[in-house]
Amino acid sequence: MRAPYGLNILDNCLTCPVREEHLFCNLSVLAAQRLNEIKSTAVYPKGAMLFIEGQQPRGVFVLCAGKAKLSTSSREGKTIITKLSESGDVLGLNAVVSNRPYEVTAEMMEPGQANFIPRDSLLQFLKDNGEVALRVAEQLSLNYYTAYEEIRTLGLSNSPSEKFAKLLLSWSTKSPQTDGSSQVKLTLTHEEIAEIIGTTRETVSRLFSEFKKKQLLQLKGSTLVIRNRPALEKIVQS
Amino acid sequence: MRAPYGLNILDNCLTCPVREEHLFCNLSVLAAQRLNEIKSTAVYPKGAMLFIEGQQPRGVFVLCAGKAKLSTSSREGKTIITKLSESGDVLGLNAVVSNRPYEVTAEMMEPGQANFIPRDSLLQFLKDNGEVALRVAEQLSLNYYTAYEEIRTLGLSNSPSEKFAKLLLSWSTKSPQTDGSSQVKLTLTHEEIAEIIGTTRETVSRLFSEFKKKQLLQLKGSTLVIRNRPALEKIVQS
DNA sequence: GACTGCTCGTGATGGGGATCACATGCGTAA
DNA sequence: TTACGCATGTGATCCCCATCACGAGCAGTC
Repeated sequence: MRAPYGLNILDNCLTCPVREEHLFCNLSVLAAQRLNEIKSTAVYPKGAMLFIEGQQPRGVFVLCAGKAKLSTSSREGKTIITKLSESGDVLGLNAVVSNRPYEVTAEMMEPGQANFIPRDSLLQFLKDNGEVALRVAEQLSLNYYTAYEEIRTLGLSNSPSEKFAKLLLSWSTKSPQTDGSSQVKLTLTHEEIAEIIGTTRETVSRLFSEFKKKQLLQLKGSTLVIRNRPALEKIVQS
Repeated sequence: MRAPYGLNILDNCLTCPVREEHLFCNLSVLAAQRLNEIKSTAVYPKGAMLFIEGQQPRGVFVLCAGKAKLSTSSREGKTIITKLSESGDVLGLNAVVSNRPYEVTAEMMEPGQANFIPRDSLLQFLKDNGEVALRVAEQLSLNYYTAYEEIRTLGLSNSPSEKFAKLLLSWSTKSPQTDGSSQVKLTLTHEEIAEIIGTTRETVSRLFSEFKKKQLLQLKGSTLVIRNRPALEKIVQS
């Protein structure tokens, strides 16, 4: 459980078990203090939009609790989800650093909490703290690689089954079990899964049936059991 | 014509008309001198690989003359071209900064010349020259936005016609004419165009026929004339 | 000239998945 | 309870495009 540690990253970072991953953790006392001054915390209900694609960047949001989905839409309403964010993630960083409009929409998938840092204050803070600026650059680079992976998935693997298998594997690696299977709490609707892999709800529904029949996965209530990783990997590289 | 100015960016930058775009131009005399020391220039034939996807990052290449294509491939041989680079572009920057394998393959599309800067030297240079490091961060951010645009194209516009129209428009904006039409020298094969928009050579061939019939474009030898921008824009947003 | 390699046009075919349609299940509110 | 909204299963249909196949055009090269 990471959420409790994330409730206030600025205060809890010293005890945070994954602080290496966190952009604003493990700072000098002075920097942490300054960061505390310029941030403001707010609570958001499910469905709240932290920011919307195309808006001028007001600042970054550091997710403390709850999950958020990042998505982008075409004019006709087709939507793709590009990332699912969890507590500790920093949202809106690219837009703020480059002073371009937010490239995605960030929507809370469940009630949660986030720290907001206004653009101007953050930039000033980064100028004053070179070490943090460097970490920001690394984070930007990381974001780039994530985006590139998305390009590979969308551009190189054509069939929905392949993308679905890829998605399952990415979930599976987060919770490895001793016997090779793994369990994931399934919080997404078929519609949302469809938006992640770029297909339709109906196809996702059929994929679930098909994979169940092939013993690749199993559903226990809302818990997804991934049974056969090797078979999934075979589908991905096929 | 940008190529002549790019023949040696380090010597010619002071006279370069587009130096704002160039990462290593317009430097202090001292920095330029240092850069000159750590770089090495080489000439490459058509088809030469500057680096290959998956290799450890040796350094960056600053393209001086010639064009290069950046591509990524799946195991089964399907390839997508993610960017066409021209003189002045810096290739391999992300990999070098983040010390991850090159995420793309860079191949010369015509004979050309490039300056190579080894990873270690570049990083040291960046540490010594904060101003340049900042520009690198901006460039990384820019790369990210380009990648994101690619994601939107691949994920949101489904039909090949739509992506083809989008590609034509992106070419068209580079050479606007007074009457709304525009001319572009077509240096790509249908195969390569197919790899850019993620379809097959045959489909590209048929798209050309179709668009010709609809008076959207015209071919005069190897010169592509784009006749009807509004119609293309309509296809894109359809 | 002939040969080779590459690009380009285009017909025929088949399948995969988008789309439409409707039924079912399931939790919540009145 | 009934009613409603939302997520889900699944059949039927259809069309777009990948794939295969083959021929034509067009350099180069010996």
